[in-house]
Amino acid sequence: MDIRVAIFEDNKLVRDALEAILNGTPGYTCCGVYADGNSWERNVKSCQPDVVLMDIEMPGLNGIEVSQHLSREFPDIKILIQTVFNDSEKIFHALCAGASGYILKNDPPNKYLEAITEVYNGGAPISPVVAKKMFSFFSNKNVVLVSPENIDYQLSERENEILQLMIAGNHYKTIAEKSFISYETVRTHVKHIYKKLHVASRSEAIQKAIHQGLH
Amino acid sequence: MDIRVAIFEDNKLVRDALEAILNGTPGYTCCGVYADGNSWERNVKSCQPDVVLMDIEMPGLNGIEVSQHLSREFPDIKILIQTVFNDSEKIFHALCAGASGYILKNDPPNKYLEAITEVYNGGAPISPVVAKKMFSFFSNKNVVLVSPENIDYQLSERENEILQLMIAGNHYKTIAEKSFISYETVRTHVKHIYKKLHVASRSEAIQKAIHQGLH
DNA sequence: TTGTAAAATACCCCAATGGGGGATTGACAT
DNA sequence: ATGTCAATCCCCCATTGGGGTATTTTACAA
Repeated sequence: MDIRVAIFEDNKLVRDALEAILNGTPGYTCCGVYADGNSWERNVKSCQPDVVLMDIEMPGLNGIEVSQHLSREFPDIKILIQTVFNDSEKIFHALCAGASGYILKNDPPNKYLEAITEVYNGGAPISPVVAKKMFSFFSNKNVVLVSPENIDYQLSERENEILQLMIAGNHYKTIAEKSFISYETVRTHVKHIYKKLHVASRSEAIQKAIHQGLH
Repeated sequence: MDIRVAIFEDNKLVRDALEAILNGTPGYTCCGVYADGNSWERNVKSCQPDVVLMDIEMPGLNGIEVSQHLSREFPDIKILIQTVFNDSEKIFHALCAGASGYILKNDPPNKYLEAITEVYNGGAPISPVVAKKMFSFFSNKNVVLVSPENIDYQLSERENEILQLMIAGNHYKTIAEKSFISYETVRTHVKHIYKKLHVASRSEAIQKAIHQGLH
């Protein structure tokens, strides 16, 4: 059974070359070639790949955005990022977008095929230079992990409204006016919000709310 | 010229085995063996390693903490993390602590030697299983990068003292007593700190200070 | 040496915030 | 019917933050 590979790549030369290599090698089938990520969902549904070879630099929806959607909608499809840019920041974003592996376009065709097989088998191929970038990217940097899962703080509807107004920077008095309730009621809601979010100040609440996507 | 390797490892059996392997292989010298990270600075200064083989699980100062200090104080020394735990969270923290490579204790001795040579030469060796963990750890997670660079906020000495006391949770009144200055002076300092940090509240200042390592 | 700039000290006023309490009303469920 | 909970409102009080102004000390440069 061949490994079905879909290619997202804006450069026609590279695209055609990859397609030729895949279809010319036993064990691999190129089931789709796309120049951009705009119709990724339809394309992926029609070609049913096991592995997606994803270029980062694409017009319209870029490779990272497509990877994000793809890994959420089709978690079984492995994503192999390939790019000429070995920019640490991009590598990092690709990581977060759900990439399973990362190779550079400089890598020779046999590396491509190896990497495709490796991700297909659940591995995480990574070019040495990318690994190096990854280590140096995180090295002695301050990185904060925010909300591995989406926590539900059980805020009531009203509390959520108030929180949004707080995030928007309104004072209690303004919030009161906009919500047609008294200043004291606003304060009561805020107290409840703080208790539910386990915070003790406006700025903490806002940060928590924003990072956890309560906005 | 041999690669000088220091070993931090709490398990005596593993420690001795590693030392024997290193000293028994041409090209490598084990210049120090330590059961914990408590005197890391003195130890590292005296043995002058090129590469530190660091265990994560150690009594007292753990491998991640030692790596943090080590990579700040001696940025030229490469850190090769080795652990039996392939816990994603730990891998991530090791990354941030300045590790240059990551191998598992299951790996055979020749992998160890290869990895040591690789980090020594500026590479980033990583066991396939660790690479896999890294990818899956970041996959579809919400990660926030805080302060890619180390900004110098130009706080004065006094301002830094006050900031530390604020981080410790003291009220202005308490800070005033501890610093032998008046309540109002504390407030003046705090105002200056906020301006320099570009924040507008205690909690924001604390978060910024902590994330940027001003503590 | 003399200015000048920055840091440290101190005080004032006032608005906004946070934490504690208590209270009422209505809806909805057990 | 009883209890719980959301939503509403009020009081008290300490702490915080922002806007000033002002004096002294220190450090550095002209």
